[in-house]
Amino acid sequence: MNSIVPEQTAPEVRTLAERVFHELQDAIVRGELAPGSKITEPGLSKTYGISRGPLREAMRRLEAHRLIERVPHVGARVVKLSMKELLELFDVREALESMAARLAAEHMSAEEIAGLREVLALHERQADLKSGEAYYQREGDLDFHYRIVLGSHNRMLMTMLCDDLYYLVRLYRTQFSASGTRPHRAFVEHHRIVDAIEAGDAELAELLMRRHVSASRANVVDRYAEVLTQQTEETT
Amino acid sequence: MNSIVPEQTAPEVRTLAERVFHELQDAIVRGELAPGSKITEPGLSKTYGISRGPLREAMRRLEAHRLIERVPHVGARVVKLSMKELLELFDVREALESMAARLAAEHMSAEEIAGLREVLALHERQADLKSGEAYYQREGDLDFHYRIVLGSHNRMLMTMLCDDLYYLVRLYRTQFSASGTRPHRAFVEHHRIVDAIEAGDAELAELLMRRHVSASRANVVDRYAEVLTQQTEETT
DNA sequence: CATCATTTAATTGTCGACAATTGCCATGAA
DNA sequence: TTCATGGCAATTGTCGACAATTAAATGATG
Repeated sequence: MNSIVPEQTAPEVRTLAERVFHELQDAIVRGELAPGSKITEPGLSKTYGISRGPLREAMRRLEAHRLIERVPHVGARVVKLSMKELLELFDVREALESMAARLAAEHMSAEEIAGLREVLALHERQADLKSGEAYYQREGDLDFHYRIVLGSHNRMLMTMLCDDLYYLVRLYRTQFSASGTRPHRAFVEHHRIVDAIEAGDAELAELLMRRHVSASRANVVDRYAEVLTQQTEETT
Repeated sequence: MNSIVPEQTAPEVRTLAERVFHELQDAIVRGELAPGSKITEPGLSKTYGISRGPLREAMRRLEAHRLIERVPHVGARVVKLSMKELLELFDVREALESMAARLAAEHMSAEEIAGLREVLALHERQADLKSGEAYYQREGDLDFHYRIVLGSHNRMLMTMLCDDLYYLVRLYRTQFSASGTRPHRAFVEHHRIVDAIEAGDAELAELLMRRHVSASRANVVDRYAEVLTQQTEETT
């Protein structure tokens, strides 16, 4: 977790519930708790060595962040997005992140823009090493998007994207990650977005970010289609 | 609460925490619990006749819906948006609702569109009575926006807008409600949006909704400026 | 008189136990 | 064999009590 983003939200581990919440959040995003798997209160209570009180509070927060789903009197399961829901997520991202790019072009400071350039430079170095692809597709790409959202200077946007949606994005990033020429094209798109932001061209930044997220969504659809055809070939 | 929208979320009062959550939600939106006022667990516990356990769960849900703000070891207060935050809310609405309008133009069924027309017809009748202004500005307008969001057939959008943002909107609707020629213009805008949706023109629907929310935001800014000038005149 | 430290009261965080509801499994009948 | 029914175990919902932390009240001191 040596992310470039400078601790966008202080861990605030002042309470047991907070600590367990973050631990569970990590466990889910890392895939240790498989999507769709059932989680029980007594089980986690013993695992983390705390009583059910703060544990329930942690679970309630996970539910609010859409990482688990609870049904009264039944139990909780780790979220498992269908392809339809995953595409819904991209639509929401497209709406919010294009707005973020627009606001970023209007409000980002010179220092923040310089930070963005650094992220791009790091991506380029990683790409040169070839091994960077894995990094790029996983955490590196999100660093870029994080910076844009932070640059919007809109707290509500920041909360929605960074605290809610991005955890879901990270959870499903590995499954349908970019491939082929997509990483390179995405890299070029990132550059153009930064250019637009630096030029203060809000409308262009918004348009480019919209296309960028849309292309990312299309890539997921393609990859999904590949998986489906492979499966049908196997059965024949 | 005789809203036109057909119970978008089943009350689900199967548990104490759920019931108290909805009661508190109503109390806050109605203004019975003033924005910024502190709420204490023992106090509410006695008021609603339940123990602190389910009450804390209800409060945690209110926090997730951004209706209260909690600080560890300190307490909780009813949310009080600054003007900056209120405008941030409008930016997020503009992004999400324009996307909703676009998706609605693509996915809405004939029945759903007919329902939208009914809402507009009701608004017109209310406007004729003159007394309708108050209604229009308060709940009636949201009915329209609710329908569009539901028409997007995007569950994630529906959750974000209907379950989270719209409660905040209702909370601050009374304070900076539309005035002058704004209600009539808004009515016209609603009509054009429905026309675009019915024509299946996604791009136009998106653009019109974006302008509509933006105009609504501008109206709030104007009203706020009026209040400020009034205050300065009073002090001189 | 103002300021700072100490005490004190109130509130929040945590815990373990009990009650209510659910899902499973075995038993029996069609 | 299949389906319905009843009981049983496990899990969730709720409660009251205790510990930890904070904010306020009190008093001491420069």
